[in-house]
Amino acid sequence: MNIAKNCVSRLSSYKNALTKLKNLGFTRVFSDNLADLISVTSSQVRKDFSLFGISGNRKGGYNIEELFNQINHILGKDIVHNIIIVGAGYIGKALMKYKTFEKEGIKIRAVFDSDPAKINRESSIPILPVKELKEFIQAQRIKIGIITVPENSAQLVLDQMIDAGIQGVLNFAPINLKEYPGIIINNVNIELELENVIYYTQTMENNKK
Amino acid sequence: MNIAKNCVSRLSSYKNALTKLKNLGFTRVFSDNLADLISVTSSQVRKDFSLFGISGNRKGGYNIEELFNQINHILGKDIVHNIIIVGAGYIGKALMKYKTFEKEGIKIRAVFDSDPAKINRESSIPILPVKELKEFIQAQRIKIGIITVPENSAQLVLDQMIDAGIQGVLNFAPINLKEYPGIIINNVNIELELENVIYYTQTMENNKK
DNA sequence: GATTTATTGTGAAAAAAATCACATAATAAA
DNA sequence: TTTATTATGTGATTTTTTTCACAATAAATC
Ligand SMILES: NC(=O)c1ccc[n+]([C@@H]2O[C@H](COP(=O)([O-])OP(=O)(O)OC[C@H]3O[C@@H](n4cnc5c(N)ncnc54)[C@H](O)[C@@H]3O)[C@@H](O)[C@H]2O)c1
Ligand SMILES: NC(=O)c1ccc[n+]([C@@H]2O[C@H](COP(=O)([O-])OP(=O)(O)OC[C@H]3O[C@@H](n4cnc5c(N)ncnc54)[C@H](O)[C@@H]3O)[C@@H](O)[C@H]2O)c1
Repeated sequence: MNIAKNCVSRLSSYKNALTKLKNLGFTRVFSDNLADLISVTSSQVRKDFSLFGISGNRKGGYNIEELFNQINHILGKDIVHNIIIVGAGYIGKALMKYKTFEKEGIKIRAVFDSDPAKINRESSIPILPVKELKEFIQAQRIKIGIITVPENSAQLVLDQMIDAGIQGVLNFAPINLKEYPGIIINNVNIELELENVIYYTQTMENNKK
Repeated sequence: MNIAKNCVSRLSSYKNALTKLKNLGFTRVFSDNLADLISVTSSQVRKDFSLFGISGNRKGGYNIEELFNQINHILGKDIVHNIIIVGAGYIGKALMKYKTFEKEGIKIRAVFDSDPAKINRESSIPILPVKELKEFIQAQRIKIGIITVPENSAQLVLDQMIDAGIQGVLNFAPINLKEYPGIIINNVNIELELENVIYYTQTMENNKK
């Protein structure tokens, strides 16, 4: 069964919506409600669940607690994930300081940088020299890494990560990294997303005229 | 003609690839080369161009300079875009300090925050009280805004932006903002992207077994 | 206990996106 | 000048994704 990326993203969104419903004290939810909460159709919700073998009660909707646990299990959120970041710049620091990751079972174990001035072994999340990257990844059995170095260092950093055994990467550098078999690379390209907004904003303006 | 979001994203990627080719001194490029550079097929490249009415020379490929200008025009990158950011936290600061935006014709005119301690009118990009948001947007005719406030303030900030006349928004808060007619909202959900990596990494591991 | 009502679950249908494949045209070679 | 070669441009086809539509069924009402 090959699941489309969109579908996995929607699972994350359902999970998010369920967290909110849970906090509000709800116990049951219908495909309609979830659909509204994440702006999709209710058949999309049911189709997604059906793909992952998730089922509810006809007439009764879905038990939030149960649904939440099932989705979390599918997304692998029932275990803590240890990750590392390479690049202790602005984005790297933002990620490091983001409290929600910890709550969501995402634990940043270390940040690496090539600039000696950035090293700080005493920090609650240590900032280490990138030379120690491989050793750390292997010793701590880290599987997932985030790249927040400038564009021209990103491929080098990826190669080092893969060499050390990393299997999944989230990359913030605006560059098309080389693909490796069996390795997941997902890109966050902020400038591209902003250019999308610019494009549609001007398109919409032109349509009005 | 309604253009899919993926298609616009690819345009941005082509533009990026073309910048690099230009810097390397190339003057012509084939659909095959561009395809390799952004990991798509060559017919995808030609289909995309055909959608936007971009054409090259049979046998001769595309003139890089010309192609670059055409794509930039479509993306609206032949004019400078003035934008504002609301939320001078970690992500807001990262965006503020990102030099590439300026080079790409994206000019951050001000950042707004509700925390008095963050205000700094002397900074090269001023950090202003969010109370001044509407006045600034209207006086400066700002059309595009970025939301980098916490989740629970994001809808409020969006409402204020729309009220002031903003037409396109890039939102970093992990929340499904209410849709407004004629307003473009594009979301960057970093945690969701990381969860995607986690999902596919574990799926790939399971497949190996 | 029968009947009505509401919601799921899922094949079938429709829509959207990507790929194929080849006629067409520009260039290079003979 | 003719022929061979090599890319483009796009209609047709395939694949993927989403939506439709309704039978199945659980709960509520009568
Ligand atoms: N800041 C933004 O808003 C923004 C926007 C769009 C894209 N990006 C992209 O995100 C990435 C990070 O951006 P940033 O603003 O945080 O950059 P930054 O310059 O603030 O930080 C980069 C860090 O990487 C470190 N580094 C450089 N080479 C390294 C190497 N080989 N090994 C280890 N560390 C190395 C540097 O010392 C620095 O600390 C960049 O690729 C950038 O293009 C950032
Ligand atoms: N930092 C990360 O790595 C990260 C990761 C995933 C998602 N996000 C999301 O991005 C957004 C920004 O994250 P951050 O880490 O930069 O947050 P942050 O807490 O560092 O900064 C938020 C800023 O917004 C300001 N603010 C709050 N309410 C406001 C209001 N009503 N008007 C104006 N300003 C207001 C605060 O004073 C603060 O300066 C959040 O929604 C967060 O969930 C961040």
